This record gives sequence, structure tokens and C-alpha cells, in this order.
Amino acid sequence: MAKQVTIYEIAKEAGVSPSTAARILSGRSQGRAKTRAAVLAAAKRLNYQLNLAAQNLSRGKSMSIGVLVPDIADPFFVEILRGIEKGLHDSAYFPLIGSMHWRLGEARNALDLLLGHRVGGLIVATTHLPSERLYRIAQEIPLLLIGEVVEPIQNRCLAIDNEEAAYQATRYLIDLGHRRIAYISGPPLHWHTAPRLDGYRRALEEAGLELQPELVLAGNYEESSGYHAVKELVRKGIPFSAVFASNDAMAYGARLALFESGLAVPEQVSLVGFDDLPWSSYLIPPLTTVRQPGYEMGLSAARGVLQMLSGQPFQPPRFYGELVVRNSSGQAP
Amino acid sequence: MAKQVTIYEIAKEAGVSPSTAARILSGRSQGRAKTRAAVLAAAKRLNYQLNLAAQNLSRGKSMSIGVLVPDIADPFFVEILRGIEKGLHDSAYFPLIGSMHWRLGEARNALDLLLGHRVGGLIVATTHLPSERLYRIAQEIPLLLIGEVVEPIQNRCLAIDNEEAAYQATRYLIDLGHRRIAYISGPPLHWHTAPRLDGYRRALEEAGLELQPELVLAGNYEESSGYHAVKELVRKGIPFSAVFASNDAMAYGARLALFESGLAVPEQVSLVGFDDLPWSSYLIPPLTTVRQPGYEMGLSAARGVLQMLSGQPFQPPRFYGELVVRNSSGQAP
DNA sequence: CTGTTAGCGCGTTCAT
DNA sequence: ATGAACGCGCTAACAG
Repeated sequence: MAKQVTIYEIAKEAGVSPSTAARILSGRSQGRAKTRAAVLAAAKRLNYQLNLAAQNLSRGKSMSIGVLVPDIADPFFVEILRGIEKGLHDSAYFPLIGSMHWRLGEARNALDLLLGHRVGGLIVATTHLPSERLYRIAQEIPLLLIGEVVEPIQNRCLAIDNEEAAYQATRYLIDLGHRRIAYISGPPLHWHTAPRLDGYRRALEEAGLELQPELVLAGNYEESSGYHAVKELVRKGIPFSAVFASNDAMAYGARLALFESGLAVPEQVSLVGFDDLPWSSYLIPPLTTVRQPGYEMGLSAARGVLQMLSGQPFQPPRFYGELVVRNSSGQAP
Repeated sequence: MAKQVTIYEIAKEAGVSPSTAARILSGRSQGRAKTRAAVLAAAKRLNYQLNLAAQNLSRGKSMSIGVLVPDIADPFFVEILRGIEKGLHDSAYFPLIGSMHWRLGEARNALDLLLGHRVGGLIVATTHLPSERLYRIAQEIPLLLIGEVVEPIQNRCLAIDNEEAAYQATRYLIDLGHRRIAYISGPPLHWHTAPRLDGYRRALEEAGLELQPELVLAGNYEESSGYHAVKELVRKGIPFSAVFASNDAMAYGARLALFESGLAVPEQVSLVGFDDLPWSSYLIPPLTTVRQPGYEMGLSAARGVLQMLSGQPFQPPRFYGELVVRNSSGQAP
């Protein structure tokens, strides 16, 4: 790496003092037309490149908002990221994305990395972190949580009620006449696996239906698990007229399994997912699913952090899971 | 933001000198067991948090690799990011992701941001940047390009031959007996729109078929454009027995349009995509497509940058688009 | 509007 | 193994 070009060199080159050069380059001051031109010219000539480390150190902060996601490849988080990106777009802040996948040697995890960068604010998307740690951070900088509701900072959380959303979806199927509704659950570790299953259970109980253990299938939120779950069901000859997958990815897998088993959707089996990924409306047939407003939550979180940064209070709006009825579901046969 | 806890405070707290504290905290020296314990304890007690800006400034570099993508929401780039993340996983470096969507006020774009952070290396994924700028950067730090081949730095590019891949896919359809193959192209601005169309054309010409302008549909790489393209085709009554969409997203849209038009896949119409997104194998029926090794390219790029960083030379391997035949394609009716 | 002087927090010589 | 002093490049007080 070639030696750095600092404001000192460009100051000398332009015949001004370092601070003048610095002020003009950082846009902190216009300067006299002549001075300004000289500085800018010198910067261009010497190919000057701002050193953000120095700027951040000097300022005691950085113009970035940390974003923590468990998995950068998960479509749902991609939606959130899109929203955040949009929300930050016109601000001076930019997102610093941390993924839980980064190990970085020992214990220095992604969170420490973001904090080490002295991010101006933090948006944490559904990732089991010690709640008191989050609480402590929230005292220091604007912190917003997406997806999960954590006790000590409830008023800093943007989330939908997963139990309620799953309840609505199940209720919808029941109202359609379905009595044997298979449920593909998420991995035990995911925090919303339980609430969604609870919602399913509540809807059944409310309708006077008994929860059939044989209809509750273990999934892991990946396509293949939805596929195998349905395959198993069919292989064992367990009857069912509907499948409620607790996320869209598994619904895709389930759809394929149904197809391969010669089961028509929705004529023979109704299929409902959860998330409403961008591709779900292009499934064959288009998937009925619970829409999670990931984009909106990301957008709101970004704006919220910005707002808090400007000293104003921010009260997260309520978000709701919305059942989007498309063509993969219909009357029970 | 509360006042920062610096190594000075923890040094005082531990009864040692600042430099000793710094050395132990950065793992640069073990220290005597007692000293070490005292420092670590003090750090924990005071809730010490490393200031990366200071560290980076002092070191004159940062332990990060800049990654530049045009769109963080595009599934193909997500694959690349996954590969990069994996490749960097066991190193001391972490990815600093820049998206072209960030404006950050004026001209300071994402590239300047990354450079301003003094990234150790740079991975640029398909984004039209002035080639001489890239060339200049490549002289300073390890730089690798994914997706595109740029003249002055050909030996720093990881890409597949789009023309050849599109040729193979078209050729495959022709060999299946298809004569009227609709082609859904990408947006004119995307750099691989032209080569893919060229490949389609070459395959036709080689087979003695004439390119029918009415079969070449304008798309924009989004699902909806594939949908509308096929809808139009059907509406106008233009005959075709196969659809080659120049990316998978448009193939999804095309699939839905075919479904709605009552055209069976692959019995009446064969469908082929390009990219092999994760969901493509779960399309109904599973999509025949050209697999682009995004993950592998990302992985290779990350390792390559790391290798260059360690002073070793790196010669990018060759990558190939691979036709993955699944069930959406078959003999011409 | 401009120049001067001090740091920001950490790494890195040198000593000891 | 430890301590003291200086410097990284920039911003932020002051002066003028």
C-alpha cells in the first residue's frame, strides 16, 4: 500500500493550512472560492482519500448504524436489510452489516465488532443475545430490535405477534372446512417456533379439534425439511387436507412433495406458508401465506434510530402479520 | 453516549502501564499471569470496549475486506456474499459490505466509503465502475472482480462465459427438437444482457434457424417481466414450444404465466432459466437452468484476496456456467 | 475565513 | 515482561 496522502500534503500543495484543507474537504466550510478551488484541485491531483479511522477517532463516533442479522442469506432478513437500506438512504449514516456467521478468531463476535466501530445506532434483527447486554447497550446508543420482543426493552422492539398470526392462518383453514391440518414447525432453537405452534394449537382447540401429534412435523425452516415432512406424511398414509408450513421456504418444499405425490393444490390439499417471500406470489399456484412486513419493519427501524439520534423520542409502531390469501388454499374436499 | 473506557483507565485500575494493558488486551503479549489477570479483570469490570477507529488509525490499516455489490437484495449476490463470508470465516478479516444503493449525501459513494475505511482488500461484484479506477486501486490493494471481466485487470476477474452458457442452454433446447424458442432478455444496462442474447443467437444460427424478433422479449430480470412477456406472447397468439429466460426470477414469472394460460410444463412448453437460485429446484416442476457458481466465486474471491494479502500470487480459477437439467424441459411436442 | 494548538485511543518504537 | 514517549490523520477548540 502506497503511503497515505494526508490533509497536510494537500494543504502544502494548495498553500493553505491543514485545518483549512480539512474543513473544505469535509464540507464543514466553504472557504473562499479561490482557496476552495486550490484545495480541491490539490486533492484531486494527489488522489486524496479520506481516512475514516482518523475522522471517527477524532470525532469520537462514526456515521454508521450497525445492523446485526443471524444470516445474511435468509430471504426474510434480506427484506429487513432492504428496508433499512432504504430508511438510511437519504441520511448521512450508512449501515454496517454484521452477521452472526463471523467468528473472527475467538470471542470477538459481530456485536463487539460493531460496537468497536462506535456505531451511532444499532438495529438487531432476531438473534438471541443476552437481554441484559442489549439493555445495557440501549442505555448508551439508540437500539432497536426487529422480530423479537425482549423483556427489558419492550419499547424498543418491532415485531408482529407470531402466535396471533399463526392462529389466524390456522383459523382460516379451519373455516374452510379443514379438520386435519398438518403443521410443519421450525427448529426448536428459533425463538418464534413456539409462538407459532401455540397459535396453531389455539385455533384447533378453539374449534374443538384435538391436536394430532402425527400431524405436527419437525422442520428447520429450510425447503428440504418441508419436502421431507410431507413425503413422510404421504408415505405413512396419514390423512390430511391442508398443510400449514411455519415459513415459506418449507412451504416450497412441501409444494414439491405434494406435486410428486400427485396431490393437487388446492383441490386435494390446501397449502399455507408464513413470511410472504417475494417469490411466493409466483409459486404454482400462488401461495397463501402470512405476510410479515419485513421491509416495513426495517424501514421503520432505520427511521427510528435516526430519529432517536436526533434527540427525538421514538415509539415503535405496531406491526401485524397479515394473511394473504392466494390460490394455494381452498375449501376442504 | 457515556464516556469511553480507554486502556488508560483500565491500566490505572489494574495498576499497570497503559502499554502493558494494551498489549494484553490485544493479545499481542501474554504478560505475567498475575498482571494478565489484573488487566482482564479490570477490563471486564469497567466494561472495556476496544475502539477500532483508534486501532485502525494507529495500525494504518483495518482488518476488513471491502465487498461491493450493486444490490444486496439480489439473490445471486446473496450467493456470492455467502461464499465470501465462508471464505473469510476463519481469517482475522471480516467483510465490510457496500451497496451501490447508498448515496450518503453527495458524491461519496460506497467505494469511497470502503476505501476510506482502509480495507485490506476489495471484492467488487459486477458493478460498472470506471475500469481505470479499478486498475488504480488494484495497484494499491488486493482487488478481485466477480461476474465481469474488465480489460486492464483480466487476471483479477472471476466470471463465467455468459455467451457460452446461454449458447449451451439454447443448444440443449434445439437438440430437444424445439424450433420456436422464446427468449426473455435482461435490461439493456446490465452488462451480461448482450452476451447471453448473443449465445442464444449463435445457437440458433448454428442450427440453421433464423432468429425471430417476435420471440425475443424484453425483460428486466424481475419476476413480473417474465410473467408479462409470456402473457403477451400468448395473447398475441405467437407460437412457441420453449421459453429461455435469461435469469431464474423471470423464469418464475414465466412459469406462472404459463400456468395461468393452461400451458403444461414441460409437456407443451419447455422452460429454462439462468442462475440456479436456491428455490429453482423447488419450482413446479423443478427448473432446468444454467447454474452460475456464485457461492464458489465468492469463496474463491475471498480466499484469493487473503492469499494476495499474505504476499502470495493468486491466479483466479476458471468458472463455468453449468446446465442443470431438471423437469421443466423436455422433447418438443 | 483562516491558522495554531491540542488532543481522540491505540500501537509502536525505545528503554529498563 | 514492562514502562515512557511519540505518532497515526483528522477534528475541535481557540486565536487572529
